[in-house]
Amino acid sequence: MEERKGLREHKKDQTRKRLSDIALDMFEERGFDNVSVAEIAEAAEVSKKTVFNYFPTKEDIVVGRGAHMLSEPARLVRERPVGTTPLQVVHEHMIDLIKRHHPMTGLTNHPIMKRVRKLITENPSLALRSMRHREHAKHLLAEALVDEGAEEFTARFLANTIMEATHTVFVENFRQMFCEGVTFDVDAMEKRSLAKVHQAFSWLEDGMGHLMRRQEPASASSGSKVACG
Amino acid sequence: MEERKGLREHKKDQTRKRLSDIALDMFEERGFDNVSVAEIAEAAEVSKKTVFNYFPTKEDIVVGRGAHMLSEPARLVRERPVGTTPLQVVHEHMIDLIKRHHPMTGLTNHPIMKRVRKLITENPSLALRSMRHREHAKHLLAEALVDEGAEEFTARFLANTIMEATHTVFVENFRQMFCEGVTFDVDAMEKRSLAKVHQAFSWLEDGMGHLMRRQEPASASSGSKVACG
DNA sequence: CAGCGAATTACACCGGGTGCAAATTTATAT
DNA sequence: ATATAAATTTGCACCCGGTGTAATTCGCTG
Repeated sequence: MEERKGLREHKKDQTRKRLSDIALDMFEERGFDNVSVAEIAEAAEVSKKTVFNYFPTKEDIVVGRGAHMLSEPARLVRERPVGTTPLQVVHEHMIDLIKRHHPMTGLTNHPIMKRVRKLITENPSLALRSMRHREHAKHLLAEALVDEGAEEFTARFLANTIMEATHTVFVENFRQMFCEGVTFDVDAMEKRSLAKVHQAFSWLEDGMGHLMRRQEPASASSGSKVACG
Repeated sequence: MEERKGLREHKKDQTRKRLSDIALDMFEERGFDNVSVAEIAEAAEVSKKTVFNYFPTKEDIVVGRGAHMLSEPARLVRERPVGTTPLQVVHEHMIDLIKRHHPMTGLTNHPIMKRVRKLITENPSLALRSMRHREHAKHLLAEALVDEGAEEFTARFLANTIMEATHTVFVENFRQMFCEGVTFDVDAMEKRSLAKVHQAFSWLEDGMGHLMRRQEPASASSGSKVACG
């Protein structure tokens, strides 16, 4: 039920990708703000409504790619093995992404990802939309942490710090890749990334790691929450 | 040259406030999304263009109030006395705000601030705009920290954490104030706020305070920055 | 092939925001 | 006081992102 796509859904994926590709080309050539959705629709031989049928906003045509990765930390925290702390599993997740040179880490010379990043860094509304998605991810992670027994303030602090720190590292990787082009030293960057992420998680572990040491995940014994209103 | 406002600027301030007040009333009554800028202009007996002359966006009619406070940390870091660390002066700044029950801390029953917060928390686009301003403040603070000799990653980490942690504390105060109304325990909240902020700064101090201990501020001996591109 | 539901389309519409040039107001110099 | 320059306000037309609706087409299933 997962494998067979059906002609319909297959075509949808195809159209989605086509729209995104065409739009990306146009944005690069003329700038994000100087290309209207109507023009994209015209170029793709599709109605304007259809574009908004695939993407909730114009920005999401660019930013929507790979937004699903942002919800991984929250999921991992919820489904983590017994005996592990949230910080551990998220940390390991990040290490894994970095070591595998996942596109989002900025360690791989993924051409489309480079183009997307370039657009995002250069355009305020794209940057804003990107930030919004990240903020949503923080919210999900904080929720997961609270459900796992963390106190509200601590949860937000952790979620925010984790997401922001890793994001900073990844963006820095992209920045360096732009500069040094295809001949940049991946190994050095990987090491550096691992170090930075380790640093961030160490700060969190040292400062507040003890707050999150639990044995049984998902046992709903949350702290005292004042349900006011 | 600062005291005397001149008839012109005085009237501008007046109009600005009038617009903001009228809009606030309308937003509260009918909801932010259900009031158009044209209607606000009509109610204020002013042209729509004039409204946008005073406020860059519709959201800023609400959020713009007190946005200047957000740039304080960056300024304080830059102008801090010799022998003090950035973390110290920002921490003290926050302590000061809390002890003085500054409106932005959510510890004072400032009616307008309450109304504004309520609107912001209830409306996504207002929340987003608010976040954007906060993000700008982070950027300013990080810049200041870098100029004071901090390494880039550390600077962003500090700036982000400081702004986000304090914001979380303040919003929590507002939340409690909404619940318990005018009879909420200010002293307890003040204590709790101080504790939370202290906690956040302690985490930062313990983890990375040593990275920022310098004697002479503003002596431009910044680290090695690769100017690529 | 018939017919159902999902997707696409055209079209009208709303509201935020801008550019422009004219009109009005305020400050200033004589 | 009056002319002049500078700053605001205004009306207007316009662009663009995004939505609601109703009709139409398309893919699937029996």
